[in-house]
Amino acid sequence: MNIGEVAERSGLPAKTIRYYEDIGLVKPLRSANGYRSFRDRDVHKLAFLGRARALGFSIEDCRNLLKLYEDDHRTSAEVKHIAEDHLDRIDRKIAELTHMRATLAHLVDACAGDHRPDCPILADLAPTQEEIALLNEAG
Amino acid sequence: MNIGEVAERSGLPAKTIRYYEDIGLVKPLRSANGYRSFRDRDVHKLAFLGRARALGFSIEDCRNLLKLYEDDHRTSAEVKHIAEDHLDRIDRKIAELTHMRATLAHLVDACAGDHRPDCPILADLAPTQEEIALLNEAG
DNA sequence: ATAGGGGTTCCACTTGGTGGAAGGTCAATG
DNA sequence: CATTGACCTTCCACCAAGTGGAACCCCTAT
Repeated sequence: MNIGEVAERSGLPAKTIRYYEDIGLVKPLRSANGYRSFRDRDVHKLAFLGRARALGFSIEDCRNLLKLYEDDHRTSAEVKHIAEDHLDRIDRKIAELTHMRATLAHLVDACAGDHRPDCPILADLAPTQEEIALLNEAG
Repeated sequence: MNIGEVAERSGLPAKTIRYYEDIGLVKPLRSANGYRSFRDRDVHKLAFLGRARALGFSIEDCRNLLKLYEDDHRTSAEVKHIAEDHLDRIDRKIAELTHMRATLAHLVDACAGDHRPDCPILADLAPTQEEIALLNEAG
């Protein structure tokens, strides 16, 4: 199967598939004309990768998940460990964004959004008078 | 003021400050020996940048916010617009992560995490039998 | 003079691809 | 047989937002 068809079937752009070969995630064969020749299992791996990436797993996680996927002697504990770590990372990211969101929403709410220059958003970003003193004088 | 002191006062690493000069966010003077020489306003701008970045604004947003900050003829509407766009982006990102989190938490929950190879996480990532048929046969 | 703790530049690397140029292949058409 | 168009190939550059390191300069103190 050529890359175009694989792209269509797996839902991944051809460029991405080439990139995945480049970093060793898939190893398609080559036809006599130099074209990549994908077997069914390559296509399955790519579909797997597409889903794992959609869940936000890093490429390195994907590499490890794929290895476990193909290893009959894996333990589900190994897989779960990767997933739990990723879940933690997601939770931390959500917490960070939620915190940003709260601050920002508060500021946006306080801003008139009119023709005047006065703006609580800029006021919050700008150093306060006390802070200016701290920044300017030896600290 | 030399870069080391500015780094300490603004809370930004010296490397980051040099980078910000590189991309034109600050324009410190130069001393006779070639060292960067920061004025108070440079330090204020860097403190501003640090806070804006902490709120997740992109460098381009920061550039625009800084321009408005220094423009007496700005309108708060312009500032608010940037902030609202950013808020939208944050909301979309949170939604995306929350969706990932839900799926992943469900899978982690279903995984025994023991010595056996059977794993609902991998099962979810792997193509189903029907999908294998779709992937393999002309589709 | 030499050690240290500043500072400088430049280049490479990170993540996960994406865009584009230059060119080879193949099937179908004129 | 030549050419067109849709494929495919490689390679190089670029994105965000820095970070790490090497090689080298400057200044002060001993």
